[in-house]
Amino acid sequence: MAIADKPKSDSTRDRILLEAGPIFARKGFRATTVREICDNAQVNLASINYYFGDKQRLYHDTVVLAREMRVQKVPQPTWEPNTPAEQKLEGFIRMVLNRLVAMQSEPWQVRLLMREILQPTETCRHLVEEYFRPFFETLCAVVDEHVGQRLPDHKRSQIGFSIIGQCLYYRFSADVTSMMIDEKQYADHFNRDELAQHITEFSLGAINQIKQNIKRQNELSPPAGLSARQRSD
Amino acid sequence: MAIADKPKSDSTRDRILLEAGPIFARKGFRATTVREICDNAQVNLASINYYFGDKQRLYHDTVVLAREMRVQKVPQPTWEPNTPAEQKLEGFIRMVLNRLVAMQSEPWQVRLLMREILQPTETCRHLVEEYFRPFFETLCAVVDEHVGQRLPDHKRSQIGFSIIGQCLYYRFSADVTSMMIDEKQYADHFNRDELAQHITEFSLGAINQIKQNIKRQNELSPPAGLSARQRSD
DNA sequence: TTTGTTTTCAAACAGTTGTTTGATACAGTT
DNA sequence: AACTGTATCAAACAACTGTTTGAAAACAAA
Repeated sequence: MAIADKPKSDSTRDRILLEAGPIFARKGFRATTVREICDNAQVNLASINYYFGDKQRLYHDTVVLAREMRVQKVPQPTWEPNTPAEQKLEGFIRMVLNRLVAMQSEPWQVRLLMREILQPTETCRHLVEEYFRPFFETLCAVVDEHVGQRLPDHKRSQIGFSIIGQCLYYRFSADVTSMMIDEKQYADHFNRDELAQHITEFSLGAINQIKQNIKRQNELSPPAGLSARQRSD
Repeated sequence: MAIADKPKSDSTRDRILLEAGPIFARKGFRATTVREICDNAQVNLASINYYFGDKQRLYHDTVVLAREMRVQKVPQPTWEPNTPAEQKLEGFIRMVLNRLVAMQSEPWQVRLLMREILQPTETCRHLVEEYFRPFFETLCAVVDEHVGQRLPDHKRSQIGFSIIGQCLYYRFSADVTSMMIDEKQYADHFNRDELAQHITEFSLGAINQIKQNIKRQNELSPPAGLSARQRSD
């Protein structure tokens, strides 16, 4: 709440920050030159070092800013006390697609955060704790609710990652995907709404199946048995 | 078949190629310097331009080599005539995890191909046609078989991407994932075998559900109707 | 050997990079 | 007026980049 709603873009410092973000996002840290940033922001070449110390510190600050802007733009959904779990799941998936994937529009903040996921710098540890973990925990809670019982931690996480993975695919592999699918099909059926619907249907089916498998397993083996799994090799 | 089984690593050209691959994979095209490659390969600085023309061409050749080595290392599975679809799906998922994800070991070829997926260069179009498309078509055929009927193209693809997405997640987000999960849990439950099992279970459940949804939809609306989908907004 | 071709090498080239410098302008305060 | 801390600027710096050059070396065929 201490964060200013929007950086005043008239100050030199903020002008640099807001110009650097999109360029870092597009070209990466290494390929971005301080000269390009300064030209676009119409500030002197020395300004970056004056305000941020060095290029690396500027990069860090743009990543932090990107996260703040993203959270503010797409907040976590809140639910009425007795919203059905199905609806919660769809709401969550929709948020992931909006916040992290952001098809079509693809703002610079999203691309920048993606870069950190792929090649974590020091900044990433900060992101994991402040951003991804609470995010993921919310999802897992929805899964718990849907399964009706608390699964073992690893199973819970595996399901969570299966859901997140389906969403993130469309960020990471966007280019390859559009090369593989007919252009019209891509525009018609791979938009946010239809994908949210598909991923929800897919995941709900999967979770139901897992629920049944657990029940069947419990019926076969004594419920006291901790791990009655038979290896297949 | 015209490809030599393994580049003879004693020739200068091949020594460069095999040293450049891992460095490009680790640091990316831009951050890799020709001097570093030449030092490691113990060849003269001018050799890269002599054999490859320029740095870009060398990069292209390493990507092509990476694909060839990867396909050779993990070939597509072949199945007996009447293998059950479940088993085919698990086999396919296992191949994806082995060929494209390659947990733990993470050879340089995999990282290099990942880079091309994320930021396609000219080389990527070649990869899509020679590598990803046949790959994906195999998967979709297995899905068809499991559903028992040919789904509409877009639905088929969506399911395919849901499966691939679950697998690729563990390549793209490996670092973040290991930051989020307890170290021991990660080692115990997020290995190739257990993940293959989980993703198969998850996806089979999902496909079954989708199959049922289609059946129910067909019972409600006349089967002659081509697209009797009702919009929800 | 001689001749011709391929390969290797040290050195230099021309361009770009992040960063520093020292001067200058501009407030606000005493 | 003089002083003070902040902000801006053009210029230069030093290091690093991919590529080229021209000569030496190695090799093969005559």
